[in-house]
Amino acid sequence: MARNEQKSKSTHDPLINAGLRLFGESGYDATSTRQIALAADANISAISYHFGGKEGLRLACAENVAKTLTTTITTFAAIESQTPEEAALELEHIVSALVQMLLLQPQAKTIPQFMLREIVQAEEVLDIIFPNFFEPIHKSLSQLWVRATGQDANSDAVMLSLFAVVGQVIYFRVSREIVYRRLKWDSVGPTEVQTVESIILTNLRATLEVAKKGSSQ
Amino acid sequence: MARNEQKSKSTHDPLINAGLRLFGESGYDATSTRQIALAADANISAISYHFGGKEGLRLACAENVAKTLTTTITTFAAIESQTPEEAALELEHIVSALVQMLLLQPQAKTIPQFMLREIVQAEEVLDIIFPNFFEPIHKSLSQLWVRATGQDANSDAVMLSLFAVVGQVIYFRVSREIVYRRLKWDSVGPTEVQTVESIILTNLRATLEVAKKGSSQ
DNA sequence: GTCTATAAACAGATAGAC
DNA sequence: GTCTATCTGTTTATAGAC
Repeated sequence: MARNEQKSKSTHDPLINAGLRLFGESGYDATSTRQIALAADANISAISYHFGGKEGLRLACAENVAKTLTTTITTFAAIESQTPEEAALELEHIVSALVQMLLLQPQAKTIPQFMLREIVQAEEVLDIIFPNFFEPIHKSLSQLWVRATGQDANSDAVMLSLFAVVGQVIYFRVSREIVYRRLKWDSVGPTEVQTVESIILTNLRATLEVAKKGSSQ
Repeated sequence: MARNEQKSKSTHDPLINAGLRLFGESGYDATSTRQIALAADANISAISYHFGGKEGLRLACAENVAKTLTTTITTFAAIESQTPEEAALELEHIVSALVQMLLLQPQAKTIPQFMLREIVQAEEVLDIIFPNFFEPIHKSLSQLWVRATGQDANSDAVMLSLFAVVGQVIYFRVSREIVYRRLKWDSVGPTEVQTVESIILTNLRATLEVAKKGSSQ
């Protein structure tokens, strides 16, 4: 008579997980509520019951992403105590982790996939994810960048340079079909990802160097 | 009795133009054939008649894009005759042109918008656009890059570096909502685009420098 | 909270007149 | 080549039994 033996667990969470996965794989418009209900082993009407409709499920997915990611942010702490060299190294580590997360095991990472779809779509979901994730992440990274280069904090140049670095990573994920065709890579494993990572890290170091010189002149 | 006075011009081209615009604005799945027919001032059944269906229209749009872009490629000619300095300068010009095209007048540029959607979607359309556009463009740019840096032609490093540069530009377009929120830019005019362009060109120069040193060691 | 049944609107496609 | 009319299937949403 344990509580977890009861047959009818709420379908709330399974629906969010299925929505996250299917919206990410095929896009919001190409995914039907029937597919989601089937994948979540739930009834179609459960979507309306729990979330008020398909759009409600989308927003619930976004809130789930924001909540999940907020717990990750604590990683970027104690930035003030670092030397410029440490800050540069930490930037490299973060970029490296981003590359590994986005390019390796592309099928398993539902949250990045969902986020990338919504970034391109650029609608209400950004209002949920932006203040809870992008803004704090960008602020932390900006502090690291400032620490590493000596540039003015919160200047447009710092933020844009940061976006340029992140953009390279995002692009290799979003346009991976094109990249892999051009390079004639059949499959993408750790070796290929390592090659991409080293290019991006080289660019990061080069950009940091230029930024340092620029701020010390 | 001039020929262009006849009431019934073919709806073939208007349908492609409407498809290009609407697929680009809202995505393929979110656009209905009725919307397209309305926008093209044509009958719904004209889509089946001319293209065999909605998917046929999508491919016809892709072929139209490929055809339009092929004429642009002639710009990149006579690369072999350039000095390294000229090659680097030409790369800067091309990147600059790409920034201007993608970031300025975002609502008017239907072809880039359609292409960006299809890049993310990554299906059969790429088979049409890739060999006719991306591959020749990338080959020409690779030659410029090799000329500018002295790196090995057709090495993975050259192609990936190139993708990294292009990726920054694409990212600023695809994720412009996020970038502009972070920078608190209300609208994006020539001044803002100029700022983005200078960051990207600075990165390009820094990357070229590093690549040059790497190949001469 | 979950189910069945069904409503109401919409999708893409097509037959056939002109 | 374009039109009207309609078919067939699917979509999201909901009413109501349990």
